[in-house]
Amino acid sequence: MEELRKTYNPKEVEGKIYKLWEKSGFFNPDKLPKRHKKPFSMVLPPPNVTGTLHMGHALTVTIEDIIIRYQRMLGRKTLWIPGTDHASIATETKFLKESGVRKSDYGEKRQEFIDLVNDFALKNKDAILKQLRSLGASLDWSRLAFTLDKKRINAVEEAFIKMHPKKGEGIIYIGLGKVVNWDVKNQTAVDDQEVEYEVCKDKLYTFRYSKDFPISISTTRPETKVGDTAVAVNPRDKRYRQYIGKKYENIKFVGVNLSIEIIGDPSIDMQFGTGAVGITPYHSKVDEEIADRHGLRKIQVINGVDRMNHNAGILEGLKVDEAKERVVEWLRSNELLEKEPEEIEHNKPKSQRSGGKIEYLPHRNQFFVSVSKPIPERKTKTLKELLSDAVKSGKIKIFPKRFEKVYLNWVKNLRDWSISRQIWYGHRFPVWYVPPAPTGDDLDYIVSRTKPGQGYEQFKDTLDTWFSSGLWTFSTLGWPGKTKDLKKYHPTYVLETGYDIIFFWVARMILMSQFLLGEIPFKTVYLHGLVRDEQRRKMSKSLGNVIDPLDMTAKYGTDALRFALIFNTAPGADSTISEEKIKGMRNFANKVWNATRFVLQNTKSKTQNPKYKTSSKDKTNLQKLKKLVKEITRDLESFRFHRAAERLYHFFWHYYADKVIEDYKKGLVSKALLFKFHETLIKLLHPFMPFITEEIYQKLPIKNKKTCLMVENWPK
RNA sequence: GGGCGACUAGCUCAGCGAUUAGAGCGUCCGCCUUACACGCGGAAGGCCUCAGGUUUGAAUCCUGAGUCGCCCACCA
Repeated sequence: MEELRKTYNPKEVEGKIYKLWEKSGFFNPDKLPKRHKKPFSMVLPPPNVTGTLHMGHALTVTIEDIIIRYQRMLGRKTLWIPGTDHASIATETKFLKESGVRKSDYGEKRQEFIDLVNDFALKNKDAILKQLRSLGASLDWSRLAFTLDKKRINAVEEAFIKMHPKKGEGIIYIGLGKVVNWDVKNQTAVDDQEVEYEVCKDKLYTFRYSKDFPISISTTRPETKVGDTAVAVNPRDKRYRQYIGKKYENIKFVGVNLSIEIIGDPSIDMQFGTGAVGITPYHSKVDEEIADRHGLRKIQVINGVDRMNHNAGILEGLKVDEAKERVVEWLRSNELLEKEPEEIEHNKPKSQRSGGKIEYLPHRNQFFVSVSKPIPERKTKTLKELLSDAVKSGKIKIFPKRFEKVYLNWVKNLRDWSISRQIWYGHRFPVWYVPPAPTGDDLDYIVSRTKPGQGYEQFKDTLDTWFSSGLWTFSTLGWPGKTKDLKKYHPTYVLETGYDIIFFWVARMILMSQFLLGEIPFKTVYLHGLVRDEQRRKMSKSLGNVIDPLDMTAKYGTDALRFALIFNTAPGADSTISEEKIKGMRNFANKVWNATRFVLQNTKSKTQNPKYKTSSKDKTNLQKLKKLVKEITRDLESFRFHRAAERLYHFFWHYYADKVIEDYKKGLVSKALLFKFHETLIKLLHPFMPFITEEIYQKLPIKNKKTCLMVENWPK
């Protein structure tokens, strides 16, 4: 037998071992040995093709690979599906930023532009797939998927049509003039979830529209006031009660004729400002809701390119910021300002993706998924109800449990999902119209996979990227086809992902699966936290504190990185990673390696004829080992991966190495026991440190050895 | 405004009802003891944020306070 080197060298092991696994075919459940019967399935959260993998991905892969390897060893028919996400808006934004390409140069050459983004995406995709392999992920590559490949495009179209068979039907509708969050920088609408709020100091202006207007109002956005159609007060407010119902016509405000109705609405806070709010229905979501409640007129005064439009009178053509100054000047010179502007803290909306300004404005042909329309095929329940039922009923369990509350609270406040994006890279709508472009009030369109006839053009917009990821658990299994995979592996068993995408992704998968299949997409959701640096900061390029997982695996080995990631990492809690921690785990890997050397050196010579009698210590040692197996198994069953890892680390080093091996040297324990310990520990460690344990397994003289440790029986 | 989490060794964190409270990294002393210096032996270091309560027993459960952080809603 060859001598093991003194220190473990992951470089000469990992590539070789991964090939061995791939060659075995055991990543694919169809090729697993007979004993693997009961299916166990999971999808990998498809990484965005915006770049390469970071520590967060590495943690995801580590946890999921631990789960799948454990289940495989238990004897389940394990399927873990790999894939990547086209991430339409994120990828397009990133591409524009990195390439310097200007979209405006491609006005009529949409396909050319898409090809460029595609190239960019493909390059990243290849890198990602390589990285996944190098992290040791035992994914079934034969089922590799991409959210924008042919099969998934088919699934998306099918889903859309099921949700919206034709104009006026289903749960998708076009929001004619519904206010959207408009990302001025990216020139697209985005969903509520993609809007972030930044606290900043702003000026609150208090004024009247005109000298004879009875009520003064406060606002941080005076320029929008040319679009006001009402002033709302609280009906209980004694100061204003007598005005409710009155109408003031022909108010001259910055050269615009305003017509303002005084309305009473209980949502108005009497304490804030003057207790009266100027209602701007087309440039505020809250105002829009109030306007709908009271049947108010709506006037758009700001356009999509950050300028005032033709309804803004003398402000027309001005940039929004300029218009603001102009209005303030006008108010001053007309002595309408009640007092000097106050500095207040204000939450300013901005786009999570582009970092640019969000302007609320009406959009003519924006598609929405209604979350509150009763669905006949689902016992007239609404999506909202389906979403909350899935978790409330206990069909889906979220772990850690506290996230169930977070989820349910979110569902409670959920508004319709805005799914149209004015982005080019992504899924097209199976929706057609006859040009000129649909800007009319009554838009005519046809829902169809293919061109419905002469003169039709397809909708220019693309779908929110989460629309396709929402289908992931079943689109990867062949849906809408009635495939064997779908029957066997859906619902999936565990959905493991970061808590930061519980709404974006987890909720959307539940939504899609409930609507389209009438079943849950997974039984358990396991959420992990953010991976931070040693000082608990988020890793970011601008901070320069990014630790690249591949650098670390190259330096210390994949097993060391994986162990460091899971060590001391509680479920749902943010964790930290540092080079020092990884180094420590590299040392552990080396400890495992050298214990193996010791065992091999002591077994190779006279293994045939072991004369070791069971010693007094053997019995207690065996009990200890048995207890450990029980604990590790329990930890894994209850998703306490960190505890299992910590236990294993401690047991291996401070019990097995420090006590058992030392006792063996003194002749206090038998060789059989030593070997039993080693074999068992290697198996228990395998899900966590797959490479080194597999390498060791291949070298150990074990009876009835299998092709690889990966399919060995989990110790009992 | 609503909700959630954290506060444990110098640092980062496990532990969440019961024997002298743990790990990684760091610190100090001594060792190349033929598996391992990516190591071995030893040591220092903790009123487990504070105040009440429940309990035979609390870092662990309950109540309250303080500090920090996160999420959701968005306030004109």
